Amino acid sequence: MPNIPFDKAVLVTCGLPYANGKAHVGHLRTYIPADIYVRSLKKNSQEVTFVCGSDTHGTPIVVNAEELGITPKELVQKYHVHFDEIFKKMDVRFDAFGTTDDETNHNRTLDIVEKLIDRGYVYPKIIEIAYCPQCDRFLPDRYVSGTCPHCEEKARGDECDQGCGKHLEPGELREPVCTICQGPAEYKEQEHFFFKLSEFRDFLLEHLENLGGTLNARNYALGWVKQELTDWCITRNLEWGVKFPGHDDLVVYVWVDAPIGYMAFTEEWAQATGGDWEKFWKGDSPIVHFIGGDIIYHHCIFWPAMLKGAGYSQPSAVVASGMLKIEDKTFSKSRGYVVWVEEDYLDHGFHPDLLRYYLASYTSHTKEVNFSWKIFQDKINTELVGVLGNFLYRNLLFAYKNFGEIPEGEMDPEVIDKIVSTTEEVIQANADYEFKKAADIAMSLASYGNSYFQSNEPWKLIKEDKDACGKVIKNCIQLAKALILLFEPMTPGSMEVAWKQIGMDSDVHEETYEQATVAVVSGTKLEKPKILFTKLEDDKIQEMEDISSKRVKAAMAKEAGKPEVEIEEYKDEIEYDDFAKLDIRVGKIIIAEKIKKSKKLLRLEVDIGDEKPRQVVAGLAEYYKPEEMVGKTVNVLVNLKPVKLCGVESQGMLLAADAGERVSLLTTDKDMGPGSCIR
RNA sequence: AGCGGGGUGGGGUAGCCAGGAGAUCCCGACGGGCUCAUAACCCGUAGACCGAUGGUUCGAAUCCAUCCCCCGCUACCA
Repeated sequence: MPNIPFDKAVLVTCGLPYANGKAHVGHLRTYIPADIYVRSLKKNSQEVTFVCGSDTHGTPIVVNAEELGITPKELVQKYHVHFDEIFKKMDVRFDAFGTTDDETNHNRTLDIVEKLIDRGYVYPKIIEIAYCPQCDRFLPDRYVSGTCPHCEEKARGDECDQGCGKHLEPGELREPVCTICQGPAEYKEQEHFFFKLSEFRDFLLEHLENLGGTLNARNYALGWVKQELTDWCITRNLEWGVKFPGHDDLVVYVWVDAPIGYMAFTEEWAQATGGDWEKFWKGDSPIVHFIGGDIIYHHCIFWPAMLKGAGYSQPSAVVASGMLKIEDKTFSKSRGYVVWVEEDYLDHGFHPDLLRYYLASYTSHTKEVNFSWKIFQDKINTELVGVLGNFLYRNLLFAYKNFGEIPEGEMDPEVIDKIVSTTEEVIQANADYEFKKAADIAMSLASYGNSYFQSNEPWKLIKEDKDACGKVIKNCIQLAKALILLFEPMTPGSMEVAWKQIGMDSDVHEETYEQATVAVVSGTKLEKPKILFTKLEDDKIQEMEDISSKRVKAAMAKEAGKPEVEIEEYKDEIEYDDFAKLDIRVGKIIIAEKIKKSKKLLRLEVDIGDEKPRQVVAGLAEYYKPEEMVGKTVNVLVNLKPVKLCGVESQGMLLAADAGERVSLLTTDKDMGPGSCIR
């Protein structure tokens, strides 16, 4: 794939936000780098079209709308407007932002599905679909749970998520239960339609070999294709969505019409601007998809196969971003580890540029990024304020006070060289999707500016040799000009202001990197500069951390407060003798360690009063760390027949209260010596 | 278990594919300087035997083998 610049116009897309909830910082992890990429390409005189839109279909939206007592359309509209506003406020500027419920997308989806049918890539098959008589609804994917036929564990409709991890075909799950009303579900035979994904294996292997973008996307997809490809069921029993041709009771699966949105939004852009959408989707102009790391499968396998099958061009690159952590904890709305863009960030008066800079410069694009208010404060204060902001301000204020205009002076060749090499490196880094690298390189020019200013001591020169001082300042203003251009993709709002401060009256967003070495004009009047980036005070950061921790506590309380798990049915009545058969004793844990190769198992040695401690294997690794178990007093069922688990013999069983997500070891109320019996 | 990604000074990173002299850069710590600037900026110092072990090599963070640990694929995720 040609690089910097592409030799043709390029289409950049972002993974579609699902119109079923608010925007959080995790979303921005994909959209902001994409916007930076697009702005950087434009600065490099590259013709770019940047499209996105809301993903509006699928069962979760239907269910959520029902709960709220509104129509799916109303729900979707609400969040569509929300995301549109958020993106504008964060200065993520799409050339088109539509919805997958737009007529354009319905039409394009039908076009593609019909082409796939015509070409023999779609076939019908009777399958058994779970159906809930109470809800009067078919239960796709996650909306049915039951027992895994392979391992007997509790499992979801499409996958045995807690047990063996196997993918489940519709109808395989035993004892299906509706996850919406918790009532029993039944199976009904239904005709559904499948896409012959398996026929695209060779195509995909070749396609992926040539796919640009980040390595994480390609490697992940190759791993899948090399294993096996099963045909995809592309229809669902729903009212809401794109109707499957000739079957009014079916809609196409949301993952069919969602990526087609990329095409539809390109068409909408073309209609609005007179542009040409076919050069991307039928021609060879490159298409670059920015997505979150969780939807690589769809973009690298299903989507190109569909496009190939229907006779359209395939993407040139897939750029998959790493996931986000909040305060070093895995992102989780229900556990409170979430930062909402609007209420937690913008509404507190933070400038969008700060978050843009943080997300772009924290770590490489494919790695996990940790959002922490403390680190946020640190990066902003030391880098944006201390290095870049301070250089621009000290320099422009000095120029304003002492000259009132851009002074006369020769350009220092070293300064020009530095600008040229930095610009080239930034362009290359952005083209490689290395946004942190680009940020660091750009920041190093600001650092160079500070050194240049410092070592030339213009504050001394101004008293001794005003001309020499003028030369230094003019060079510094040249550096400022280059910096503004280099930082515009990352911090567009602030750089727009800075551009005015150096006396430029053009639109900085439309300027190219070539302007960086075009000499600033001596005699240009300068206004008194204002500070661009102000320090984030400790109080403010503390306030934000308090909000976060309150939310986490509230979430924990909520989780603990409600019984959470369904109350299990009472077991049959027993005689005392039955109970007496159980030999339960107090024990003290002496050694605890994880069993390698196992996720859940711990190997324990428990003192139960005998000479030698007993070895017990417990499935508690997900709830307790080995070190926190050592020394605990526990209850052990000691006459259970020994069994080998993962090759380690277990001579007993620890008793614990089990509420699904939460598990608690049983201990004794008073300090009891090991060996005491429990009755 | 399998597949994929990763383990580099206190934290975060570069280098690894195409092995070579003192292992990069940022933050933090310490010392100094300067005072135009938002207690900012500049200069300097300390700190890692590059996850473990073994191997290939004149030479390995870089290549090979084995092992350990973390993360993702399995959630409300972009």
